[in-house]
Amino acid sequence: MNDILKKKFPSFSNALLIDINTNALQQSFAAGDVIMRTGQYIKNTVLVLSGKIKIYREDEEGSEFFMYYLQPGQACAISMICATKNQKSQIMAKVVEDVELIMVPLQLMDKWMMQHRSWYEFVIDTYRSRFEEVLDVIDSIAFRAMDERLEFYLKRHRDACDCDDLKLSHQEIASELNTSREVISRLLKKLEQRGVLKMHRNNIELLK
Amino acid sequence: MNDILKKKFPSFSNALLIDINTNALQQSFAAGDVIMRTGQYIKNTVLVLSGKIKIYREDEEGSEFFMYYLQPGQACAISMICATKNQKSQIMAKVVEDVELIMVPLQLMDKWMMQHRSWYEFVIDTYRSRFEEVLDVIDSIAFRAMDERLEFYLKRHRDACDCDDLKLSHQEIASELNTSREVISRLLKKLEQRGVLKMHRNNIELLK
DNA sequence: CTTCCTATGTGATAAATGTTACAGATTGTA
DNA sequence: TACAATCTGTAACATTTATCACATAGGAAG
Repeated sequence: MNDILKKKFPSFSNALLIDINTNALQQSFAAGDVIMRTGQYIKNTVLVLSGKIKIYREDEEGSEFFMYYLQPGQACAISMICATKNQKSQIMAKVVEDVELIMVPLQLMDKWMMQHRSWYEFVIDTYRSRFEEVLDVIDSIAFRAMDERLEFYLKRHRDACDCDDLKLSHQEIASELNTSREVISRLLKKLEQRGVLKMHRNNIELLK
Repeated sequence: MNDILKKKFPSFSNALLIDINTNALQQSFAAGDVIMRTGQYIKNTVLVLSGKIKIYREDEEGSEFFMYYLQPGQACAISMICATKNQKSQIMAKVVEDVELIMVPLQLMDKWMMQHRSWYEFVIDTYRSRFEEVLDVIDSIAFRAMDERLEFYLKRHRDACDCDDLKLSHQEIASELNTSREVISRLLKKLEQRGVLKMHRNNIELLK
């Protein structure tokens, strides 16, 4: 696993890479799997080698609010934070494209902070960028109406898949924005009229 | 400043306390002061000795969305995160009760992570608790209507002042929840009818 | 007391969003 | 082909929230 790891996490020092190779486990999950649930205890910090994961916030009735993507070269900030305190997870993680993960036991996560400068910087940078991303999410729901939130949502998905064709149904979008399908259908039509996108079945083509 | 510092940050080791005393500056601000603005560069990590600070997220039109309180014994997670990367601030901090702060230069913030176990644990714990708090804020706006959001808001203010009399005007609440005064007045009346609170001028008395 | 300022109350109305109900279109599969 | 399942479109209506207009009340200051 060393070569992929080195490629996806280029900032890691050789000593750190060796430590990961000898101590951490690699694990695979298929699209659709839920690899972390709200309320579950977190025992590992998760590094993503390949594939894609979506991170959600859940409410009591089971609604799922989309927060952000987890991609190759990234780590789950929440798992890092919770791991150090042996806390329950506050989020739900769903695999959207088959993933290969590195699972780092929580004691090592902590120990390496002192031993490996590159690990420390990676962890801090992960915290920082996720915190910022979450603040942007707050912006969108606190200050924006649903039409702008939808555009923000679509743009983030384009960034994540790095393509202009989003394989999303209206119902899926509605659930992840915690609204209803009809609202999304109406707003998408308006965006189509404005020339922002073109609708197809199970597929939204972004034009701008 | 050693005694207050020790009392408010009991987890800090003696070596760390000495380092803070010899390297960090103490600074005071009066109620009403804005000590950090969106877009400003952060040069220090802030530890609160006394007083109270409110942290807001701002939008382009100048609306201020309340996120959380900063209290004695706490540190600004955002300043820590941004400081390590010399980033611009994404938040606005307003003093609501005269404060005394310890300003820790960013290089030290970083250096101490490796040198002082108690500093490291404090920083990680600050990240964790703020991240959780921000996730709760997301819950409230993503899943809840304004009436529940208002109750959540009032409870957090009670927790922060540790008393049942909240010195808040309807306009103030409306701004911090990014809605209009009329909406808040109406919802407060409903809460009063339900026996949750009692309204006075510039003062809301929580009963439950 | 009068005047002024701020805080609050409230009705009317508009706009955004949520809900219900149903129809048609597309796809997969027996 | 026939059928079931899913996706999308849309009308009608309810609810929530935003906006406007104006009234009333309390406190501060002259």
